[in-house]
Amino acid sequence: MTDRPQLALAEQLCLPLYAAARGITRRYAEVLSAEGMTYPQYATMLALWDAPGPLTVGEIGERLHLDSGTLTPVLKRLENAGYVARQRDAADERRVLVRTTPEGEALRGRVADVPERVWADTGLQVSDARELRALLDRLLSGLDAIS
Amino acid sequence: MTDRPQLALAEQLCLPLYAAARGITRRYAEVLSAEGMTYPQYATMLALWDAPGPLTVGEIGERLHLDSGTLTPVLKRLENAGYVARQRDAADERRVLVRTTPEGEALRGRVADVPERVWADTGLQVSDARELRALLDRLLSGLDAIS
DNA sequence: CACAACTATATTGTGCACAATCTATTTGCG
DNA sequence: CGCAAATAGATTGTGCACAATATAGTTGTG
Repeated sequence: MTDRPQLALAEQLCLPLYAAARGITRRYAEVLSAEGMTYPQYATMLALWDAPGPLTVGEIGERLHLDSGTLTPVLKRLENAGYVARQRDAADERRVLVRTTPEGEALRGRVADVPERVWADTGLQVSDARELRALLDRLLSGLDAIS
Repeated sequence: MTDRPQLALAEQLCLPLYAAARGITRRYAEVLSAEGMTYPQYATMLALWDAPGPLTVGEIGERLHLDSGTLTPVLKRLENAGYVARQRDAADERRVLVRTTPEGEALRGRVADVPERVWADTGLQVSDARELRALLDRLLSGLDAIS
């Protein structure tokens, strides 16, 4: 049997990735709980704030790698909270346009310092964060290329 | 207002981490579905296979960063599938010892090539995987140091 | 202009995650 | 010893994720 060090390494990569993502999400959730928000709800708002205009459900899903089965209930909660409004696209009735409300825009300012607070707590160096970001982008590209 | 590039970077790190972890978990789940397993169930088996003897629920939780609220139902499904056995520790009746069954040990061989298949598909270089692992470990250490 | 194929979103069902709480044990400590 | 504090695990309730399916709307082709 040949030695395959890359196999042992691969074995050990999925668990840290899984644990790190949940750990960061948990930290965000702790800070966001002051606004009664969850991390996926916050991520959805980030996608909307980042866009110049309204997005369809599918466009939000592309940006977050989530499908309608996940997004529909998240968007309903954001709508109930008053942060977004949903309406069918008149030009194509299959689509639903999601836009931020004035309350949603006001929220943006109240949570502007959340990422800084979370990442400062982790003690991760900016150079490490940059490197981590580059590696994750490479991994995501590889994953997207599969299907 | 001062420029703070590290803030913009931090903003952009949580989403790739979140998406990459779910993307890899989804790929594992696709491959593991042949055995009727989910990723958390597989991760739990990895922890047990890696240990020299039985583990308590809490010891599995330390290794995977999960609590009993998540692990108890996962362990029940693994027990129903015949892969693990649970028994109260006679020396301390608060604890539950979890051990692999012969079927659980047989499973180990059947899923031995799963990580290699998943990671090969991503096209990630071994050197990148090693670097990613190191950065995730640093992040996890930072997270553990908070609470 | 039918109408089949396609597309966008919603619904359903299963299985995590995790906070909060509960119960049963065990362990100090006076 | 006796009992409060601590510990281990289970339970409960909410909110994702995601596969599979359903439904409504659109488009290309003959």
